[in-house]
Amino acid sequence: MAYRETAQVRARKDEVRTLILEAARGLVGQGGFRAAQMSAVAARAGIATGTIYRYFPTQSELFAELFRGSSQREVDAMQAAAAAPGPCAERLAGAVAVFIARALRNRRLAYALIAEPVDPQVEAERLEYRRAYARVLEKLLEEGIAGGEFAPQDPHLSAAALVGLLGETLLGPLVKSAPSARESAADAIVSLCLRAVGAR
Amino acid sequence: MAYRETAQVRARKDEVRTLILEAARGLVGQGGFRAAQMSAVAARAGIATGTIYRYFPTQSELFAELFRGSSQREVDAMQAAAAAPGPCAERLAGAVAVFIARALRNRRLAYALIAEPVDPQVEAERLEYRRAYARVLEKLLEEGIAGGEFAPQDPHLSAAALVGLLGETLLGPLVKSAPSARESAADAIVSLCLRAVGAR
DNA sequence: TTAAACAGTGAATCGCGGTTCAATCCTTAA
DNA sequence: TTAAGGATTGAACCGCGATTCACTGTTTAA
Repeated sequence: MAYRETAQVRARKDEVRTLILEAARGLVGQGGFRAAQMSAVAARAGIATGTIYRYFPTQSELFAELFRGSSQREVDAMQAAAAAPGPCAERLAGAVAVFIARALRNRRLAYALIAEPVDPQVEAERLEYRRAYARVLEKLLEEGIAGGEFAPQDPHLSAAALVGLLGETLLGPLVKSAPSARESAADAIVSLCLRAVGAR
Repeated sequence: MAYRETAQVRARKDEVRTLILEAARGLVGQGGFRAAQMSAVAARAGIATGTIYRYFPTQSELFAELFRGSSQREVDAMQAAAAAPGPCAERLAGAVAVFIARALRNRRLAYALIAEPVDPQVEAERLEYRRAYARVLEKLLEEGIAGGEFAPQDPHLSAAALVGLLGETLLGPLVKSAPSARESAADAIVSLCLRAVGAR
C-alpha cells in the first residue's frame, strides 16, 4: 500500500468535477445541450476529453446531473416565493412571476430545461422536475382551495395545467414579444393563472 | 423516346408513396418516431430501404410530411368544433373536448405529435402546428372577448396558454389517471380553460 | 528513493442508423 | 421484339460524436 487518496487530492478532484459541470452549464446556457459535446466541454474546462469520463460515466449522466442542479435552483426559487406570507392568490402570483422573471433572464437555458429535445435519460429528469414545479403549485392550490380562496378543483391536475401554461407562453409568445412588452405580457400570464384556478 | 410515365405507373407510384406514409404512421402510432427507422418503415411497407429514397429525399422529409398530415387532421377536427353554432364559451368547451378525446384515442400518437423529442426539422413542423391550434383558439377568443363572453385579454397569449395547458394535462395527469376517471378529468380540464379565459 | 496506485491524455475506435449505388428487374414506345 | 428509361433492391458505406485505452505524469506511504 503506497498510495491512498488524501484530502488534497480529494479537493482537487472536487474542483475538476465542478469545473466540468460549470463548463457544461456554460455551453448549455449559450447553445443548449446540443452545443455541449464532450470535446467542447473538455476544451472549455481546459482538460482532455477522456478526463470527463473519470468523473461521469456517460454524457447522459453529466447532463442529468447538470439538469438536476439547474432545475433545482428554479424549483427552490419558486418554492421560496410560494412560501411567502400572505394570501394564497398573492403567493401564486409571486411564484409565477418568479418563474417568468428567471426564465427571461436566461432564455437559452430556459429553453434547454423546458423544451429542447434531449435523450431519454435527460427527458426523464425533465419530467421529474416538471412534477417538482407542479408539486410546489399543488400545495399552494390545496391550501387556497381549503381556505376558499380558489375554486374547488383537482389541485394535481390544475398544478400540471399551470406548468404547461407557463412553459408554452414563455417559449411561445413571451420570448417573441418586444422587450418593452414583456412586463405587461408577464402580468397577463399571471392573470391567466389566477383566473384558471378561480382566484377571487 | 421509348419510355414515358403512364397513368398506370403514376397510380402505382402514388400507391407506394401512400404505402410508405402509412407504414411510417403505423410505426409512429405504436412506438413513436424513434420506432420508425427507415429499415423498419421499409419492412412494414414491404419494400426495400432504398426505395423510400425514391419518394422522400430524407427521413426528416418523410417525418415532416407525416407530421403535417396527422396534425392537420387534429387541427381540422378542432376547427370544426370551434366553428359550431352557439355561444363562444360552449364552442371553446367543445373544441377543447374534441382535442382531449382524440388525443386519448391514440395516446402514443398524441405523445409523438406533442412532446416526443424529434430532430429540428420536425420540431419546426411541431411549432407550426402548435401555432395552428393556437390560431383556432385565438379566433374564438377574439370573438368571445368582443362579445363580452370572455374577459378582456390578449387572445394571442391566451391561446398559446391554452395549448400549453392542454398538452401538459393530457400527457401528464390525464393519461396516468384510471380510465374510469378520465371523463371527469376531461371535464376538469375544460373547466380550467373556461375559467382561464374568464368565461362568464 | 522507490514502486504502487491512481489521474490525465487525446488519438483511435466504435456503434448506429441514415444514405448511397451498382446490379437487376420492369415498363413503354417504336 | 427490342432497347431506352426508369424503378427496385439491399448490402456496403459513411459521418458523427460518444467512448475507450495504452501511455505518460503525479501522488503517496514505506
